[in-house]
Amino acid sequence: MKLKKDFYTRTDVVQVAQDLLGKYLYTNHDGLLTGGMIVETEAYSGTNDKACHAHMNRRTRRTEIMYHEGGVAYVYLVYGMYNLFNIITNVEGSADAVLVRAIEPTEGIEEMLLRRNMVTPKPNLTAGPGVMSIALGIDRSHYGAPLTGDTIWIEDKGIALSAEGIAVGPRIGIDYAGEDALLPWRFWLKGNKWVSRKK
DNA sequence: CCACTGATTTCCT
DNA sequence: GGAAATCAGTGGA
Repeated sequence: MKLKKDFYTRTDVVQVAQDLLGKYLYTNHDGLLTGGMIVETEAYSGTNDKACHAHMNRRTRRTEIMYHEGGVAYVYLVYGMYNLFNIITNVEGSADAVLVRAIEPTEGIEEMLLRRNMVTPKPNLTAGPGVMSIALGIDRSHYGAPLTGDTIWIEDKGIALSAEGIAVGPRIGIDYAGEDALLPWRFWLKGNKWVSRKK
C-alpha cells in the first residue's frame, strides 16, 4: 500500500532513510509505470548538516521546498547534468531530506532501458542517483510533487528487513562537509548488486 | 585494477 | 571564477 503523509512527517530523518529500504518507488508518466525496490538511501539533516543544501538556513529557489512539510519531492540538478531525487521529511521548517541513491528495478524495465539507451538490464540501469532518475523519468518538473499523488509515490509491500541485512556507512560525494562527511548516514542492503557502490 | 577527465548549469564568493 | 549529493569513457599499471 502507498505510504501516507505520516510516514514522511516523522522527525527522525535518519530513521526514515533506513525505513525506506525495501519500499517500492514508482513513477507513472502518461500510463508508463516504472519502479523498483529502494536499496540505497542517504539522510540529510536540515540546517545543522554541512552536507545539506539547507545548511545554515540557506534559502534559494532551489532549496525552498526543503522547508516544506514532509511528503513532497525535492529534485535538483547536480554537476550541471543529473537530476537527483530526494524525499522531504519532518515538519514544516525543518529542511530534512532523504536522497534515494538506487533501486532494484521490478516494473517497466523495458521502458527504463529505452530511457537509459541500454539493451540489457545491468546494475548501471538504476544504481546511482543520477541514472536512477533518468530510468524513472524524474526531472525538475517533479520538484515539489506530493508523494501521496499518482505521478510519483512509494509503496510498502510488507518486505521485512533484519538489522543484520542493512549496511551503514558515510555518505558519498560530500567530502566538502568536513566532519559531517563522516556521519554514518548512508544505508544500503548488504550484498545487493543494485547498490551504487560496494562497501 | 586504478586515476583522471569532460560534460554543463546552478549557486555562492 | 569555482565548485558541485554524478557518470561514462580513457589510458596506464
